[in-house]
Formats: sequence, C-alpha cells, structure tokens
Amino acid sequence: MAAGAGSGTREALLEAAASLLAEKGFETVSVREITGLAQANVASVNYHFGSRDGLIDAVVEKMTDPVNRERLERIDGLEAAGEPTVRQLLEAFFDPLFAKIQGSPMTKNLFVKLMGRMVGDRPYQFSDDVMAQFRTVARRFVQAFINACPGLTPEDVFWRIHFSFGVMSNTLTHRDLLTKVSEGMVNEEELEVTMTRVLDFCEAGFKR
Amino acid sequence: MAAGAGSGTREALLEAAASLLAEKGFETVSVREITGLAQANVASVNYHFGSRDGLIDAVVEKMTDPVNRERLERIDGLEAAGEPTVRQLLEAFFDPLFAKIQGSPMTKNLFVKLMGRMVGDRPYQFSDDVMAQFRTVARRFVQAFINACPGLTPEDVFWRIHFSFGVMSNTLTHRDLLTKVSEGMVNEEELEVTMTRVLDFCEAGFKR
DNA sequence: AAACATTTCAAACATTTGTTTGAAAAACCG
DNA sequence: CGGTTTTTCAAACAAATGTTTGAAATGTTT
Repeated sequence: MAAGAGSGTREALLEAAASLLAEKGFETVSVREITGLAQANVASVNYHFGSRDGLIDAVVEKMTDPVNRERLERIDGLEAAGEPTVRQLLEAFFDPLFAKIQGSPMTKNLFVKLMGRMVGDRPYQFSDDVMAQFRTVARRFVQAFINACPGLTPEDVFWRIHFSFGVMSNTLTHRDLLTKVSEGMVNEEELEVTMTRVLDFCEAGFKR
Repeated sequence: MAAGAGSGTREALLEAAASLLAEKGFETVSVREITGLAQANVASVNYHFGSRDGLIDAVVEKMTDPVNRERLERIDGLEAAGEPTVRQLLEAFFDPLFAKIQGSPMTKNLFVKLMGRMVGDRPYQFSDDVMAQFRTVARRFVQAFINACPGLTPEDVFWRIHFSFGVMSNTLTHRDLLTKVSEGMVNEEELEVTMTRVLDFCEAGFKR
C-alpha cells in the first residue's frame, strides 16, 4: 500500500472532483460526472476513497490543511512581535487562502468558488479532522481579535468575525455575479484588488 | 379553473416545500419528502405546479413578491422626503425581509434560513419573473446608494452593496451556527438584535 | 339526479443515484 | 520467467429520483 505517491487516477479524481465541486456545489455533483471528467472508471472512486463522501472529504482536507497550518504560523509571527491589529488579523486569516488560490493549478475562478463553498454550503459537514483543525484556528484568532478590540465586548467581536466570514464566503463564491448584475458598471478585476476591497469593508466593520 | 383560492393540498405543498427548502437547501429536497410532510400524494406536485421546479418557483415567488413590493414603497417614501442616508437605504432594503420573517406562520428559524438561501444557494436560478423584479429593485437602490455616498465611486458602492448582501445572506442562513461554535461566548438572541448588528456592520463598511 | 369538471391516488414509468462484484489487466518483485 | 499484489473495468446492484398514467373519488353545475 503506497502511502504518499498518487496513482495517477487518484490525483485525476481529486482534481476533477475539486473543479466540479467548485462549479456546482457539494450536493449536486455525481460520481459519474467526476469519473467522466477524470476519464476514470466509475468504480475507481470507491476503490481509492471508499465512497463518494470519502472523495469529497479528501478534496476538502487537501485544501484546508495547508491553509490552516499557515494561518497558525502567521498569527504566531504576529503575536511574537506585539499586539496585532484587526487589519493584521484579517490578513493573517485570509491571505493564506488567497495564496493557495493564486498558486492553484485549477483555473482561479473554480478554486475560488470551491473555497467559498467550503464555508458557505450546507448541509455539507466537514470531517472530524478538518473540524478539529478549524476549531484550533478559530480559538486562536477569536482571542486575538478580542484583544485587538478593547472597545467591544467579546460577543460583539464574535459577531463581526462571523460577518467577515460571510463577506468572504459570498465574495469568493459569487464574485463573477457582480459583473453580470451591474450592467457594465463594474468591470472584472484581479482577485487581489477584490480582496483588498473585502478587507477594507470588514476592517471598517470592526471600528467603533 | 379557480384562480385565487387555494385547494388545501396546494397550500399544504407550498408550506411543506418552504420549510424543507429552508432546512436543506434547494437541491437536496425531493418531491416525496415534500408530499410526505404535506400528507399529499406524490403526483399532486405535478398536478398543481407542473413539476418540482414549478413548485420551488412558486414558493420563492410567494415570498419575494411582497418583499420586493414593499422595498419599492419604502424607497419611494424616502426619496420623497429628501436624500436618503446609507443607513436608511439599508433599512429600507432589509426591513421588509425581517417583517416578512417575523410575521411568518413557519417557525422563524426556518423562514430565516429560506430567505438566506434565496440569495446564497447556487446553482438555483430564479424564474424570469422574479429575476426581473429583483432587477427593478436593484436599479433603484443602487442609484440611491451612489447618491448617498458622494465620496465613493459607483464601483466602490456596488461592491459594498454586494458585501452587505453577503453578510445578510450568511447571517440569515447560518445564524444558529455562531451559538454552537462560540462555545458559550455568544448566547441566542432575538432576530431583531442580530439584525441591528448586521446593519451596524454594513453601515460602517460604507464609511470612507 | 344526471352530467361535467376537478382533484386524488396507487401503481408504474424511465433515469439516475452510490455502490458492489468478479474477472481481466497492469504493475511489482523475487 | 512465475507468483503476487495492485489497479482497472464492464456489468449489475438496490435504492431513490421526477414524472406519467388511468381509474377512482370528490366537487360543482345544470
């Protein structure tokens, strides 16, 4: 049983699943769509991942793992240097996501949407591993945000973090929508520009 | 062919569909789940609404129609009295939603989630009627927001409206999540209180 | 009551879903 | 090479999907 190396089709399945999940959400993508895109047999999903859910969990884990790891590194660095500001915390939390997005082999749009769905879609539930990881990250950041907002109650801070999450999720998932809806008033722009907009908006929301 | 009056099962189907859609999203709810909850026959959906999609469209239309109508009335009133502020516009846009939520025969949580999903879920597409209605509302509000933000470019304003939408959608759909995740730091609260939080956050995001 | 339209319902429709099977093919190793 | 494990694949599985059917039941009108 080879542990690290991928078997070709295994990787192909992961990649195909990722782009389809990004495009259509977690519930509506079928095994046959995935294997079709990956040019693999229908049974390969169950062979390599045990089940459809196993494949989805694998996709999610593969993306969240390095992101959450870097988030912890970033906040470590910030706290070593003093008391981080709200802006710094927002960047420490969201930047690793952008970095992963930018460096993705997938087309950017797809990857971005997938990331957005991971926080937005229900009733998809993360695996216990991923969930535990998120809890660790959350605890660290929540405490840091509270420290960075002396004028706000912890409850207030909690809600604003939640709101920022919502902005991020919605923006990642439906960024292209605005160009369509705006009837020419909003042009396509680089992801980085959009993300600065998001950070500006959220940072302002923490002011009191 | 009776036009206005509902046939009992017709109403039951609409109500059952609404609560199930709210709970599980647009894609995962089956016709048999709906008819089961409504205590109606499987065929009744196709008889009364032509198809599953027809039923979903009917549910959405029934909720969006009065909300969008009142939004237009509210902005009419505001503009008749002068130049509305950002806060007033946010309230004019979101209050009709809350009003409908509060007055719903459904349990609040379900209705709230359904409303949230209507802007958040993909790849659900509104019917052409509903879409046209939204476009009308959007045009009015966008222009008013632009007027209310002389320091911002139309593009900036557009994005911030989009962000506010995201906050609202995410909050409506996943409001209960925060209580679970916060590990006791955030208590359940009235919807109205949460909505004030949302408005505060969004209003701040429009400042420059 | 008779005639008509509307609504319900059990049963079956054809597809599609995720998963399993068992044998064939490929890869690996001594 | 021969033996073993790993991987592929066509076919079939049971279950669930939205939809259709045609006859019963109900309601309405004359």
